[in-house]
Formats: sequence, structure tokens, C-alpha cells
Amino acid sequence: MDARHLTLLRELAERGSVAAVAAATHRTPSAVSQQLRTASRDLGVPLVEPDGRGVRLTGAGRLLAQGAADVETALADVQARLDSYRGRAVGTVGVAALPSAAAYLLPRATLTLAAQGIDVRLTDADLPESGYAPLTADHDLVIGHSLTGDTLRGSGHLVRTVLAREPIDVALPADHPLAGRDRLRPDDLAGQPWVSVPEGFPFAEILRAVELHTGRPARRVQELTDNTLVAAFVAAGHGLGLLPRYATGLPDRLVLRPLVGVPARRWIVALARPDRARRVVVRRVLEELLAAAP
Amino acid sequence: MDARHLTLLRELAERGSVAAVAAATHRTPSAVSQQLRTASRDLGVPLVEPDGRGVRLTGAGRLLAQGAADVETALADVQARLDSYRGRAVGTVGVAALPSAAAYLLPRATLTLAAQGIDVRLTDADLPESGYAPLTADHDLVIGHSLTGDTLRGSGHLVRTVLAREPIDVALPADHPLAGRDRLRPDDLAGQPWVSVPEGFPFAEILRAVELHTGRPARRVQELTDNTLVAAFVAAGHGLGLLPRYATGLPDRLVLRPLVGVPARRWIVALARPDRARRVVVRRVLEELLAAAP
DNA sequence: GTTTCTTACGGGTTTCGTAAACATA
DNA sequence: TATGTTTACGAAACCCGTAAGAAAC
Repeated sequence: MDARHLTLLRELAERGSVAAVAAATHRTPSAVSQQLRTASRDLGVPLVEPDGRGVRLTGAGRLLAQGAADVETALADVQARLDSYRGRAVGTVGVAALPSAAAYLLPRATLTLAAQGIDVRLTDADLPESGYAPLTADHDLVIGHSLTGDTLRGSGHLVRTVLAREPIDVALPADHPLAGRDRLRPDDLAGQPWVSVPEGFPFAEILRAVELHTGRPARRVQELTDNTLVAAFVAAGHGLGLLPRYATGLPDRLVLRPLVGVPARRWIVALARPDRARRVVVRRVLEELLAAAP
Repeated sequence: MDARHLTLLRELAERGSVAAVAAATHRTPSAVSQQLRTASRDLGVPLVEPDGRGVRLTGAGRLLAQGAADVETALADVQARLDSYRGRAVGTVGVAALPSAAAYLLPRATLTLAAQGIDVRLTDADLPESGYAPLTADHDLVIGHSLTGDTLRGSGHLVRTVLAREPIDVALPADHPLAGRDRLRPDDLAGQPWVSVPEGFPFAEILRAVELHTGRPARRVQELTDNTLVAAFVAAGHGLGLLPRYATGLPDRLVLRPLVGVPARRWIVALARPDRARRVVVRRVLEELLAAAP
């Protein structure tokens, strides 16, 4: 029972093809194929079977891929204890994050961490809620958002950490008739045009809730993902928008008003594979993110 | 972090010398020494330091050796799940056992298991209580005995299974004056000569308890470990003896009488390293041993 | 025809044993 | 001197990339 073979199977289970595993591990498909063959010989079980042009894990292969997580977690635990013992935890942590949260969570934290020798490599990813979990294959930490409770879709086997609970406000031009209100209820918004987001993004569900509450469909004049773009369209008078309260860099002509009467908040959640979550540097980054959260 | 390096360090922690590790893993000391060097280079920490003619683990080395147990247990768990999945668990299980318990626990069980393709390789070991735990390095299961509760000395990090709780009786010749009693109290035994066992063996503590109870020292005419030998000496009239109740092959001229008034029983305990205890075949052997216990 | 995987085949690295050197009791 | 570990060096094993072949869309 070789731990490297288990890791290989887990990669294959996650990525689905020999070529993808090869690319992710900086090897050729040939090498991966040969390792699968020797693993199968060592274990005495067929691990993959042809499936169309590609391959598919057998039952035994899936079983072993699942077991790999425990082994890798145990190994990461040992590494973490060694790093703690030596006192100095330095290195690189790969973080993928949705931009609107990264903007207020990461700039300060990254400076603090860099001073301690921890290099945070950030990748921004503006995705539907279900898109964040798969990124954990390629990043140590993935910061996503979710409206449905404090969980995040497809993250069952991952370590989850809630970083913030952020209200979602209605954005509108400063000279809009509704801008005078302290807060807005769904009924106030009936008949308004919206600069919304595509299906699958958390904010889309809030607008749906408003529709359900008022009984009238909302008119979506645009469906955009970039909050800065949404803000620019709203400021220009195209319609109302939904923006997270801690968003930065909004135009002066824009105001945010709390939305009450429907659940209007998102959870900012950090995801990580169990083995990666054990690394000392990853835990340090998480601590700093929690400290940076409002 | 290579699992093989961790295993190497655990072996070294258990066996104490490069030569012993080499012998146990069927390699030369040269190979072991070189692996230690590469492990140290990979991990970036000194793992061993000279100590007299031999070596000693550094703090980091000990830390990693401890961590190896978790990794190996996780690996053994995966192997066990695979074996269960495939349905057929066959193979060899190495068992070390104290002879007096093995005599009634193993002969039947070994036949049953052999019929299922499980080969039990038995080694007998008549040792002081503290001698059994170290045997787990070389045997999958170690069956020892203990008087002090249901535990066994030095077995803190091992998996323990109580197989039986066996009364220790007084053995005496059939024509001995005390042979007429149904049961014997410590006061009945004051002044009798004894065929005893060396210090450290569980039965020695029972005789000590008798001495404490009566206030008079017992006279030890022999100190022997082999129960058959003890029985022969007792039958020949050299003195009284202490024998486990389920002992087999006793001479006809010998009778056993329960000893009451002092704790007179031993626990038969199976020990195993956590990773070995996970193996499906090892669990099967344990089940069979529990079934064979009185 | 393109994509994906697998199979020779050759080169580079790793691993291990023999033999010698080294250190300590 | 005897014991235990490490180093030098060569052979075997292993790992991986290139190139060619096979199967599916």
C-alpha cells in the first residue's frame, strides 16, 4: 500500500482524466498511465477501466481514492507538527477568492503575512456558488460565498470556515426617489428595473425572493457578475442593483440601502481540502483572514 | 513528506539501532543509513545524532516517529477496506503468545482459520508481564497476561483486547493434607513450601499477596516459568504451586483448588499495533480467539 | 481527423549491497 | 579488538519522457 498510488487515484477521481492529472502534477500522460498500471499490479486489483476515449475508476479505485484523503491528512498533520516544532512556518499559500470579498479581506492580511515570510498567491474567481468547491484541487484556500445557510454547495468533504456574514444592500443612484428611505422592503421595489447577476450566483436568489414576496416578476435589464460593473450601470440609472455592503470602490453617485423583509445576506466561507487545511502556513493565513473580517 | 521515511523512523524508535532496523526490514545497515540521510535532507531537519557507538533520534526524529503511527494506521485502514471490498481476506498472521493461554486458545482456532485461508504462525513466549508489549514490533498479535487490572504494562499506544479472565488456583498433590478442602484461604497456606516463578511474572505477585496476608514469608524451593515443569515438581511433592485453571496436560496426581481471600486471577490480553490491528485477517483471528476463550 | 489513452524503448535518477573507512567502548 | 555506523562506488531497479500505436468520437 503506497501512499503515492493513493494520491494518484484521488487526483484521478477529482480531475476525471489521465491528461488532467498529468497536467496538474507536471508530468506526461504516459507517466500517469504507467503509474496506474504499477499501482494496479501492486494492489492486485483493476483500478481503471476504459470509458469512451477516457478512463473511469473501478469500484476498488474509488474506494482507494476516498481512503487517500485520510492518509494525506495524517501526513499533513505530521508535517504541521514538524513545522510547529521548528517554529518557523514559511512558504507559499495559494488562495482563490471571489473578488468582492478579497477586496476587503486580503490586501492588509497579505502584507502582514508577507512580513512573516508567508507568500500569499491570490487568484480571483467570480463564480456561481457551486463553482468554488472544485477549486480546492488547485488552491490551498478557496474563499467563496453562499446564501443558503453557512454551508457551500459541493463542499461535503472539505474543511469550511466562516469568515464573515455580509449584508446585501440595494444599490441605487443618489438621486433616485427611493434613495431617501432608510431601508427598503420588497414591496417598495415592485416594478423597478434591475441590473442583476446570472443564474447560480447568490444574489440572483435574493432578487427571486423579492419577486416571490411581491408576486410580480422583476425586470432584469442586465445580468453581470462584476460588482464594479454593476455599480457603474446602477449609477448611470439603468436600474437598481444588489451589492454587498463592504464592497469597495463604489461611485460617489451611488448609495446603498438595507433590504429588509427577505433574507439578504451572504456568508463568506473559506474552503480547503483536509490535508491542506492542516498546514501551519494555511492555518496562519486563515487566522489572519478571520482577523481581517468585519 | 514521504510515508516510507516515517516508517523508517518509527522502526528506529522502536528498535533503537540502525542494525536492528536493517535486520527487521531485510536490508543492510548501509541502506538504512543512507535512507536516514535522504530523509533528513528531504525534511530539512537532523533526524539522528551519534550516541556512543550507535545513534539516537533527535527531537524532530521522535516527533516524526510518533506521527508515523497515524499515517500507517490510515494506510492499514485503506488496505482493510479494500480487502473487505474484495471479500476474500487471506494471508498470514504472526501471533506470539504465552504458552499456557495459547494451549487452550489457539489449536482449534488455528484449524478453523486455516480452512478459511488464514495461516496463523505461532511463536510461544513465556515472559514477564512487561515483556509482551515490545513483541508487537515483530508479531501481528501478541497474547500476554496481566494481574494488574485489564491492562498490560507498556502497552499505552497499542490496541488491547481482553480475551479471558482466568482464575489462578493452588496446585497440590492429590494426597496432600489440604487437597480435601474445596477452596483455600491464605491462612491455610502459611508455612508451605512453594514452587514459584521468577520476579516479574504475574503469579509471583499472587504469592506476594499471600505473604502479605499471612504476615509470614513463603519459602520458594524453585522458581520456574514453565507450567508443565511447575506441575511436575508440585506432583512430585516439592511444594505447592500456582497454576492457571484452564491449564492443560496436568499430571493425574495433581489437583487444583481455588484460592480465595486474595486476588487470584489473570487477564489474558491480546496486543497489537494500531495499524496491524486494522488488517482484516488480524481482526478475523481476534474474533476466533474471542470465540475460543472460555 | 482529432482526442485520449496505452505500449515499447531509452536515459536519468534512486536505491541498495559490497567493501572499506571511521568512531567508540 | 570488537561493535556499530557511515562513506565510496558500482549494479540493479525504478521513474519518466519521447515516439509510435490503438481505440473512440
